[in-house]
Amino acid sequence: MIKLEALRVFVTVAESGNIKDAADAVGRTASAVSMTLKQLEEEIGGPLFQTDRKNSLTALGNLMLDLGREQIRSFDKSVSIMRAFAHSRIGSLSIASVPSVATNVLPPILQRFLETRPQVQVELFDIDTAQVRRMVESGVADIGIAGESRTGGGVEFTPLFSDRFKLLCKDDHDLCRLDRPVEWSDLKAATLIRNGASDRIEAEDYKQISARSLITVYNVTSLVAMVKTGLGLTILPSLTMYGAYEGVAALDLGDTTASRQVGLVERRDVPPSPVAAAFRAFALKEIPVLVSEQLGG
Amino acid sequence: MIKLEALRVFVTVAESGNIKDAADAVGRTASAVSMTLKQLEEEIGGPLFQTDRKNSLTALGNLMLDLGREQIRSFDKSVSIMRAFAHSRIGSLSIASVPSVATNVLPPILQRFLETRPQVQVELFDIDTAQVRRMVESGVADIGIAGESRTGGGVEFTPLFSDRFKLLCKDDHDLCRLDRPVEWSDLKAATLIRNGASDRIEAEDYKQISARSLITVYNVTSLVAMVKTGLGLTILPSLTMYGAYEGVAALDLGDTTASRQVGLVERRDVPPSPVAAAFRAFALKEIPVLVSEQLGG
DNA sequence: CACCAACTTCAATTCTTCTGAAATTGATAA
DNA sequence: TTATCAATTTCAGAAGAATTGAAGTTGGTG
Repeated sequence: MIKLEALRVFVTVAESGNIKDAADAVGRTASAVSMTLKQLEEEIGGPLFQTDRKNSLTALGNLMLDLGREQIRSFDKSVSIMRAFAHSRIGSLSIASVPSVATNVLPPILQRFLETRPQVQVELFDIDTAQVRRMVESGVADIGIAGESRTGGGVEFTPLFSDRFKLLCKDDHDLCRLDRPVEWSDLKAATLIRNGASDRIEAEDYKQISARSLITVYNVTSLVAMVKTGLGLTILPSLTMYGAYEGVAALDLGDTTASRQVGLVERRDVPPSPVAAAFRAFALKEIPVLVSEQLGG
Repeated sequence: MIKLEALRVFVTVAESGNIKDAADAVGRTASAVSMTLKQLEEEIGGPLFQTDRKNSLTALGNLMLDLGREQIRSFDKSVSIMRAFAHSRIGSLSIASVPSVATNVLPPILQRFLETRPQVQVELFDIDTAQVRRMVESGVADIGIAGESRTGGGVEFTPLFSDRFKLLCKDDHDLCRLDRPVEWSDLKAATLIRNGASDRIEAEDYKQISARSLITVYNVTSLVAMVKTGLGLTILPSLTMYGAYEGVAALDLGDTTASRQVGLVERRDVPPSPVAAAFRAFALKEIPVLVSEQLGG
């Protein structure tokens, strides 16, 4: 069977014009090169050179030089694509993330991740936790970042960081003058605007307050706008409000259990692509650090 | 270094879905296949299958399956082109021939030659001996068929057959009633029309007759038309008149030395392409047989 | 015509790949 | 969960292929 390696040797000889130089170029002795050439000629079924001085090709030799070069080029390119993919330097990465992370965490993370992978194509969806889960489960997204939800179905949850809830109110609200964390009891008389995230808080006291609420808003921008107008207060994870909004204040809560776990959502039993695996490792290492700088600092 | 053979094994395994069947398909043991796969994964830098049951590929595996298939297909095709060319089943053949051979000999020869080589592209030029030589010398034609000329320059002559000259005259001419070959002396009073071929006859007697001639015609059709009109007689190689023309007669000459050598004209020092070499061998074997059937019979 | 450099040949060696047996693994059924 | 079974992997030795260095040819050159 003809080997690509034999074609490589032949092309080198054809380009050098003699066996000695070609032998040096491929790191073999002249004798090895000579034998390879002889074998190649036998397998192809005709002479490749006009004489045994290898400086001029036969018509067959010319054809083999053209075809051989092309095969070598194409093979090497394929291999380099395979390697680049295996080492996550090329490929595509589809991320589904809750908006707070997509907005406040992912930009610098992705920038650094892509610095060494300029050929990687990224898609980023910002959607809520339930939909993140769905996108990952269906394979539309390679990896998700979302709040914790009962692990099960086809997905798996790996915690990244936890994010305490805060109270959001107008910055001239009475509660701003409190010199201590806000307790649920402080909110007895307040008008609460519910939102997608705060519904996850388990505390009974909060649930009672929440039950009285008449408004639920899922979009953060709208929510903040309503708070700013004085329509009410709301409870949101710290990260969601990171960067602060004009005219509103974010106050600590006394209930230290009021927090959400944010983590990676991945498909179970389906191994990630090299890029996804690399991003997973990168995210696991870098996101907690970044978040603790942003929130803890 | 990654080998094409390893890709072949991988593709077979990916297509079989298990190592055992793939091993049978490639004629190795399962253990050899397993080791090849392991080595391939190491060299590429990532896993190709989701588990060690080889029934589902990773993203990397899918990429390698696509690229690998394409490489294998393309390599095998290249090799088969090289082999086909080496065995003269493909390629191009440019033949330059004097018209008599091109008309009377080459059609059946080429037909039989191409019967087993339907992919070979042939070009046929019919031109005179001097130009045949020139076309072969310049490399425009791979092989020539022409009368003998001093060997030298870049070309070599190999005889194929010899072709006696005949006298061509109107079929009601007095000479037709001769019951013996025509002698040069019979032509003393005749009007001779010269042509390119007859000028090569060396006999002194002929040269004297020829010297008196006032007309020279190089085109055979025109020449025959003139003879038929009764403008004069001419001397032509037998083959040129093969098949006979209406209204004219071809008479044997007494001078048995009046003949031309027809043979192959090839470039010296430049090896023929496989197709040209095959045609050369075929022509050398078949043309003399065919011509002796046509003329000698 | 002799010389020289390039190439080829040959037998021994080295490197690679393959095999068969044994161990391990993972899925399936008890 | 454990037992079972087939597939896969591992391992060491065997077989095979490629490589080497030395000796032998060949073809071109002064």
